[in-house]
Amino acid sequence: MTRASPASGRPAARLRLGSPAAKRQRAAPSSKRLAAAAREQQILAEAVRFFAEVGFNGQTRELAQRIGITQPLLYRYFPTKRDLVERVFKEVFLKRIDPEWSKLIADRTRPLEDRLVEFYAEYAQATYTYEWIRIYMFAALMGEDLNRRYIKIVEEKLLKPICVEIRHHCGLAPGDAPISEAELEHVWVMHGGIFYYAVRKYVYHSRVGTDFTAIVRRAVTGMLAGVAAIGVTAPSGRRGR
Amino acid sequence: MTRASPASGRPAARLRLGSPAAKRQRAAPSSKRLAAAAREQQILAEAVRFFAEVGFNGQTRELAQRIGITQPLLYRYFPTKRDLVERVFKEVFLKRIDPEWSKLIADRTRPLEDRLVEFYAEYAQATYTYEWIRIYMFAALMGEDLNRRYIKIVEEKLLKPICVEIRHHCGLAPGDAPISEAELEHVWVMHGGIFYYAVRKYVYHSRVGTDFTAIVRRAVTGMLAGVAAIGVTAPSGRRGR
DNA sequence: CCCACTTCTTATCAGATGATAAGGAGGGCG
DNA sequence: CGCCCTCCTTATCATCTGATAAGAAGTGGG
Repeated sequence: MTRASPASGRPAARLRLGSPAAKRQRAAPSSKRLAAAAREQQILAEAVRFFAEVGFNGQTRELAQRIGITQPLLYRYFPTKRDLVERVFKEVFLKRIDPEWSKLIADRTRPLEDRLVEFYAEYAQATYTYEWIRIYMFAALMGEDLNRRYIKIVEEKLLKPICVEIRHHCGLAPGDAPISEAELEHVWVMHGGIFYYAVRKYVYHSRVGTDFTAIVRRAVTGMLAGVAAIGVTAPSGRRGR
Repeated sequence: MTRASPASGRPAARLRLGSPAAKRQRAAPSSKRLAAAAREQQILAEAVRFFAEVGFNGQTRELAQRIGITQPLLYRYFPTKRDLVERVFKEVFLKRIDPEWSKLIADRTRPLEDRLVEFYAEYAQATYTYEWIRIYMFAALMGEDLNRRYIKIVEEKLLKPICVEIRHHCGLAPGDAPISEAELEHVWVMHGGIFYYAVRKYVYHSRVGTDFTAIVRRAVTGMLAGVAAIGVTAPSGRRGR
């Protein structure tokens, strides 16, 4: 009695839909028979939520159940599970770095601190969500290349521009010298510290501070003060130790 | 032809051990017949490495192959896979917070900056390893309770003591007022920023700065300067925004 | 009302995977 | 030397799980 016995199968799967009891999952009643495009979007949207929650080892049957469809229907829209997963990646990661952010960072008509605080407010709104953070971490642990590419973009389009502004902020000539490792790492610590707020919230499910803007402001202030106090521009690798 | 055909099975599995070719995995030749305790330790050690690498959905057969033993032998030492996983958790997380660290943090005969730099050097040595960081993140994403407990300990034994030292450092009376959310979050940003260095290194496999001590020193300096510049002690929740 | 097209379900497969049972093999002790 | 205890392997199970095939069911045009 390994597989389900052929004819005696479960008693009317569809009855369960109408029955008031016996719906363990939030299986949306889901108006049957959607247009193809709509169904595809529905699957994708729920897949993002599902994989964010349980990871990419989550099973297609459970995903289908959540959507309120049968598991084989997934394969009508996505040839393989891997295809679906990749669409999820794109859905999440292709929220590309907004070019407006680079402009905001470089807008020297405003104090750098204000720019950075506003930038992080917007950046957080775009990426510090349950789905984004968790999919990001799952993908990273899987060794997905998308992560490394994303990191590179963050460095080039956000962190290095911030370093440039810091030089300006400190009264240094913009200089053509490339951003040093020390400068970049200093900004990474701030960036990572702010990111880690989201990790604590969505990955650890830990209680976190309520006033995110205030946290960011202190982090930015500290970072700028640190630069002023220690000076990271000089490529003198040796400092402590 | 579903399962392997009974008698015609794979041609001499043991021959593969001796054969120079056809050993895809680093299957240690592994002197056969270890004492029970030794074998258990060997399995546990390799399990830590294995699960850190591929996550806890990694398969028992592959783990066994890496050790150079057969898969059923695992079950002689660990009744279920879950048991093995839990032992791995303990192996990793029971590297408890060293009480010496709290002492180090509170040693007011030395400048706070030096204490914190030294603390992070030691803390990093204990926990910023490939295995620890990845197992920690995998466990967190799985929703393991161990994480939350660990976070709590970090807050109580490390971060809050740091907050107390910061008050002292700023010339404030130690006060009996509990550490405010703002104070704690400010330290969390530094702590998270430093932790994130390890995440970039071991989870993202990203290139990171070489001089960790220097990075920590700048982060600490910035954090302290930030406190001085903005003052986090007052429970005035509204700051920016 | 019925045909044709699209959407969705039922039944099922084949390989993967955690786990178990039964017996072989090394090696020390009487 | 052979018994026996412990360690380890082979063979196999039962279930899970990604994927496919065949046909049922809804829907709109003529």
